[in-house]
Amino acid sequence: MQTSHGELVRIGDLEIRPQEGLVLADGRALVLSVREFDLLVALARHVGRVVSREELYRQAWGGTLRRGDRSCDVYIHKLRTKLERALPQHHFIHTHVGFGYRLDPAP
Amino acid sequence: MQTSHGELVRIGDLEIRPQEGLVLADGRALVLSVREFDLLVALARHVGRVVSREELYRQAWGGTLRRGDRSCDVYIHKLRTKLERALPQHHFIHTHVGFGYRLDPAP
DNA sequence: GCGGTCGTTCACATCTTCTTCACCGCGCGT
DNA sequence: ACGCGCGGTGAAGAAGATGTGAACGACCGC
Repeated sequence: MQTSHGELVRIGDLEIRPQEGLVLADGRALVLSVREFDLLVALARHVGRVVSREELYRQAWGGTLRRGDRSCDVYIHKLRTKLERALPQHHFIHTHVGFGYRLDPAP
Repeated sequence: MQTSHGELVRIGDLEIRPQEGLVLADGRALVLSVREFDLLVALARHVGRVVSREELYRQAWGGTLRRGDRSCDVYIHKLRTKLERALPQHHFIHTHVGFGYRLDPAP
């Protein structure tokens, strides 16, 4: 997936360290499960762009998203909840109905 | 990070990304439904030229426009509304009575 | 075994979208 | 003035997409 050296992704007040499995929200560490983290990284790799569920599933789960599988939606929800609780003023994950999701620090 | 955004169409302050289903108006993301987006793309493929409803329907819906079907008009209206709200100073979609619609960034 | 977390799946709630209908005003020809 | 074709616009209903809480089993460390 990524480099082995100190990559650091910044998105608004979010700081993601893919190789460490660590996310800092405004400096405070977020507790994410593996799936949640992988999903966030998948989104983060395309900041500002719309990413389809298929693509997200491929990157965070591996393999192909089966028709009717809602795992992706469920985890988007879990992620949203945690991000929102950490940074209530932001809305990071935007839904584009029929297309997918977009990570963006701006409203 | 991935950088190949694929195709990217620019029309005035509009930036259309066909592969993503994303439109940026002056940098800000627009929220369009699938139909709205497809219609915009169909118009954008012929910027500055008049496109008939039949052609628009073929490209955005697929199949042939049935006599009496107003879907196209309705969605032109929805698109106009959203574009206008995003960029109030512009008038992108122009009606050519009896012929069709024309997308043009100029007033 | 016990108590935790985690990932998946289900069921239901809610929100969007799409289509279609109705009605409006406008311009045109008679 | 009248009727007619055309496009603009709002709204209703059904279909579809997404949000959300809960149940379940797998797994793991103790």
